Amino acid sequence: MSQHKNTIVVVDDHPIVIEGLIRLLSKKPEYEIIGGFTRGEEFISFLKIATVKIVLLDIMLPDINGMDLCKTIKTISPDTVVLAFSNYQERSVILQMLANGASGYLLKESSIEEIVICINEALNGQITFSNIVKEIISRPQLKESQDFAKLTVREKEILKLIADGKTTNDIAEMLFLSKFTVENHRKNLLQKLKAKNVADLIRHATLQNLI
Amino acid sequence: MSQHKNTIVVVDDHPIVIEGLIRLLSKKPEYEIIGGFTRGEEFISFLKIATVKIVLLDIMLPDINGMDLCKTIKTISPDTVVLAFSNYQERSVILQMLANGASGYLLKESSIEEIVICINEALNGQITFSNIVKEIISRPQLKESQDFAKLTVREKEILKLIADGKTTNDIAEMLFLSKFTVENHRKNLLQKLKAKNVADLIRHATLQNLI
DNA sequence: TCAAAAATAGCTGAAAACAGCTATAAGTAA
DNA sequence: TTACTTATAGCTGTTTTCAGCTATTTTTGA
Repeated sequence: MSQHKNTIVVVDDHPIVIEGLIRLLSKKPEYEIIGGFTRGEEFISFLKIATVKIVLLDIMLPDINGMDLCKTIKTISPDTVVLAFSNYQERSVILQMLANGASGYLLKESSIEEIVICINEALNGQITFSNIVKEIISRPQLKESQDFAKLTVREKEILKLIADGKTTNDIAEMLFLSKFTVENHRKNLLQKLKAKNVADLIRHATLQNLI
Repeated sequence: MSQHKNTIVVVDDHPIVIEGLIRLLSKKPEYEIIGGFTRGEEFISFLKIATVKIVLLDIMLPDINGMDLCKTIKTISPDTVVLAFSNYQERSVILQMLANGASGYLLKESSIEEIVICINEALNGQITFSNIVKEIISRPQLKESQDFAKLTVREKEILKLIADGKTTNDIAEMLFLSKFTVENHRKNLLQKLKAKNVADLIRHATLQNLI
C-alpha cells in the first residue's frame, strides 16, 4: 500500500521546478513521488482521493493563495506534512505559513543538499527550515518595532482600546478625557500608521503585534 | 572577554529552576552562566550593561508578560538568542513567541538531554523546539478554522476587503453590488464573529487568521 | 532653562457605519 | 419537493468616524 511509503507531491506553477524535484527525489528509493500540480485546485481534488505524506508547496500559485491552500490541506488531510517552497523571504510570510500548519519553509534558492536534508527532517516529524530562513526567523522585525516605538504611551493605550471595539465616546469616558482629545489621538494613530480607517489601522497593528 | 564565551542568562520566577539550569550547564566548559533573574525588569536592566548570548526565558513572570519581554529583549539586544522555557502548550503562544523574536521553544517537562540539545542548537544559530512542541506546531488549529468555515465565500471576500481599508461604497463598486447588499454582509459578519464594530471584527479575524 | 513633543480641548461638516427592519430570487440539502 | 441558506436589494434614522483646522497646558529632553 502506498500509505506505507513516503508519498510526495509537488505543487508549483513552474513545471520545470516540478520536474527537477521529481528527478532529484526519484533517485532515493525511500521516496515515491505520486504527483505534480501547477494549480492549487487540482491538488486539492487529488488530495481527497489519495494519501499524501508530504507536499512541497509553492506559495505563489495562479489560482489560490498558498497560505490559504496550506490551511485547506491541513483541514482535508491533517497528517499531510506541508513544506513551503517559496521565493518569499518576508518574515511575516514564513510565520504565517507556520501558523497555517506548515511544517517547514524552504527557499527556492536552497542548494540541492539543503532541500534533501529538509525533506528528510520533515519526514521524521521535525520542523525544518533552510539556513537563510532560520536567520530570517531569528532576526526580529526591527523595522516594525520602530513603528511601534514612534507611538506615545497614550496612543498605545488608546490603540488597544480601539482594537477592543471601544468607540471614541467609550474611551473618553474610561480615561476621563474629552471626546475631542480621543478623536485627536485616533487621528494621529491613523496618520502615524498610514491607515485609511479603523479597519486598516487594526489590521496593520495586529499583524505587527502592536496590540 | 565575556563576548567570546557563550554567556547564558536564566529568567524564571522559580529560583529552583534557575538553580537547576545553572548546575546542569555549569558542567559544560563552553557555557558561562552569568545571571539568573526572577523578574523581567531586573533582567532588562542587566541586559543593558552586559553581553548576553542566550537567555532561557520563562513566559509566566510576576511583573511582565513573557511575550512582551521577548520583544523588548530583541529590541535592546538583537543578537541575544531568546529560548522560551515554558509550561504553556498552546500553539498560539508558541507562534506568538516566534513572531516576537524567540529562536526556540522548550517545554519545562523536557528531559535534561532535550534541554541540552536545544540549547546547543540555539547557540549554533538554529531554530529549535522540544519534541512535543514540534508536534504541537505541526498540528493545525482545527478549532480556529471552524469559525472561518461558518463564513460564506462572499462574506470571506468582503471581510478581506474591509480589512484592506475599503469602505462599503468602495466594495459595492468593486463587486458590482448595491451598497445595501454590502451593508448586509457587513452586518452578518459583525454578528457571526460577535464583534461590536469593525475594529473588533478585524482584530478577531486577524488573530484567527481569517484574513 | 528653553525649545520641542505630547497631551489636552475645541469646532464644523461630510462621509461612513450601524441597527433594525422587509423582501425576493437562486441555489442546496434533507 | 420542501425547507433552508445564501445572495441580493431596499428603507430609515441614529451614531460614529474622519478630515481639517486652532489653541492651551504639561511634560520632557538637550
